[in-house]
Amino acid sequence: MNYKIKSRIWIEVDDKVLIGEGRVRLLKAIEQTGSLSKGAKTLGMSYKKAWTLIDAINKSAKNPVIVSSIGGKDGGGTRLTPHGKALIIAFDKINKNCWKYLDKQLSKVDTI
Amino acid sequence: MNYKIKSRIWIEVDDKVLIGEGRVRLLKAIEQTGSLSKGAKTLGMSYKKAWTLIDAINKSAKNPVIVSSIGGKDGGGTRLTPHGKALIIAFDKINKNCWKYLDKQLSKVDTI
DNA sequence: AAGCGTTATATTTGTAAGGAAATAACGGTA
DNA sequence: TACCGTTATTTCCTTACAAATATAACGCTT
Repeated sequence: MNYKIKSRIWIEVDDKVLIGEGRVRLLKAIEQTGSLSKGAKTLGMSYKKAWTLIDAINKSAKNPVIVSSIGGKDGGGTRLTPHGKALIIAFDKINKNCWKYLDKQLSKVDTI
Repeated sequence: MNYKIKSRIWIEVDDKVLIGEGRVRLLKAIEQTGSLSKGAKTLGMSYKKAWTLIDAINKSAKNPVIVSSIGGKDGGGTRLTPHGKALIIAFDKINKNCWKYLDKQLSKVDTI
């Protein structure tokens, strides 16, 4: 069987998307680079798209996920809050569990 | 908490999408109406989009999911094979299980 | 042979999402 | 004060996707 089951999961707050796979990837890149523009570049994503995603996160999150600073020594930067770090860890855990669960579910099916 | 976890799952064969939520909806509509054009209409979907989806299913499936006939008494029609019916039932079951599983996973998280 | 309601397919048109680029604002540094 | 690298935001342009339209083929019915 070359059957594969795939999934996309995301968490919504008040019917607005808070976090999903793409946003987690971006947040991780920001965490590693300390900057939104650099994080976007490492993902091959335009700054505007990255900024739009971050803006959406900020508008959905009740507790701040990132803190940004403009100007200063290095021009500024964006960093994850402890809450933001916890969020991506929690999401990743659920996501990986979901993959495992779905693989198990698919393996139970024989009539495909 | 107004946190909701959502998902989209699909099954691929040889890296081509075989079945997903949208295709299942279409197949169910076809099952009920006996026709691709009528099924599309009940979903508010253009015939072309529906046909494209069915075409993709046919190109992915190793065993036929639907059988179509052109011309004849009622102009023709499209029907699900027993295999097609089993497929949507299996998919629906996995999908619902996934929803339940994810809700349970989310409820375990407190640090959001 | 003409008509009907389908499936099947190509062509055109419209729309919305994404990329590129320009600009402003900011706060350190030299 | 001028400069630098960043965040923040607008405007324009292109491109990919969706919708609408048109046309052909088919086989039964009349």
